[in-house]
Amino acid sequence: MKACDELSSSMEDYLETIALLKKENDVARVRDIGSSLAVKSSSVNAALKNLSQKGLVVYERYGYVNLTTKGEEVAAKVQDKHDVLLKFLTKVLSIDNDIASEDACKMEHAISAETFAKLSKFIQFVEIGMGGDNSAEWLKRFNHYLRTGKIVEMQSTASYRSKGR
Amino acid sequence: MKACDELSSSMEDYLETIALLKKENDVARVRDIGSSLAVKSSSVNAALKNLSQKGLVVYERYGYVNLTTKGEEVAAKVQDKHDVLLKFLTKVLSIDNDIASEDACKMEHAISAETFAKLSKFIQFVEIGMGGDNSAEWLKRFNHYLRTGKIVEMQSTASYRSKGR
DNA sequence: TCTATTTGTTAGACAAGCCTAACAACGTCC
DNA sequence: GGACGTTGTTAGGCTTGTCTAACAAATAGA
Repeated sequence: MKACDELSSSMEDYLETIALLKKENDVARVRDIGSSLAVKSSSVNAALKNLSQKGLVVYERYGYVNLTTKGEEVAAKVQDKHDVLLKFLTKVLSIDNDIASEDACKMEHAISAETFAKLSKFIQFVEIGMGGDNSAEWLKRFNHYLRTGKIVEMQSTASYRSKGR
Repeated sequence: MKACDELSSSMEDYLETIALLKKENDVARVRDIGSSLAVKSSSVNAALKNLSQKGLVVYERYGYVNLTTKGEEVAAKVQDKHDVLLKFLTKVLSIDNDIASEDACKMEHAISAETFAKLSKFIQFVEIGMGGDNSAEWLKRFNHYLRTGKIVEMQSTASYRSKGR
């Protein structure tokens, strides 16, 4: 139950990228991992050696890169953190996708399981609220505050404007 | 206007700690910086050399450590990020102070100016809402959702319970 | 099939940030 | 004012994660 691995951000990034490439292209190759992460193939090689020793990837010379079950779990966890952070930044804080993505990439290595769990709940709460009734009225009020700097008591107007997306 | 310094998290931590020690003790000494950050004095020395070269601290052998104006600005920025993240984690997400502090320490190096600004607005929005009227009703609803997993249409009950602090 | 291009591997260097261990300055207390 | 404990400094080493450059394997084209 306890994730006592203490993986570095870099290694988490490698796992995440491998998982992503496998999802997109069915296979992950050294070169593609490198270009995704903007590092040289030799760095990828060193990382794969590291991750193999930790039992997170399966790799043999000149072959494709694969994740072990454990590796997949770690990758999924990182991706989940990324996703929830991205949602929070874009949907709640209304941050542009580019900046939000960048920040999510860095923050995903910094948040605890606890914060991830609570933030997930928060996003669920927001998304449920956006399902039609007025329980996420506050989000609209926040966006109004963001734009104008003024707090208003927007009494649930009947006319919704599905802003953006 | 543009912060093109690209300071490492470690160096940001040093600046933040120096500012904190100065605020608490009026002076910052090598040894105290080291124990605050759980690193050895020799590491502090190396960091001070680095930060001096960058024009962020003023330090002469065997003396006290001081921040330059620029150094103070950077430290303040980091502290501001820390504070707003801590507030978000504790007040909005209801995360325990210990975990929230740890996370804030890591996240403070990961968020952009943009995210800091929006999150600050969000916290303002929440705090204004908590000032007495029911505009932060949603936060109470979220906390209810956190506890019970159920969404309710808590129609602004007159009886507030100022839960914890 | 042979050769050219692409892809992968290895060795060796380097920077950041930490450490230990030995040494130097400081301050204090008889 | 000298000896000692504390604090600061320096040298040198280690780890992580990156790079370049040279080499090796694989693949594709003619």
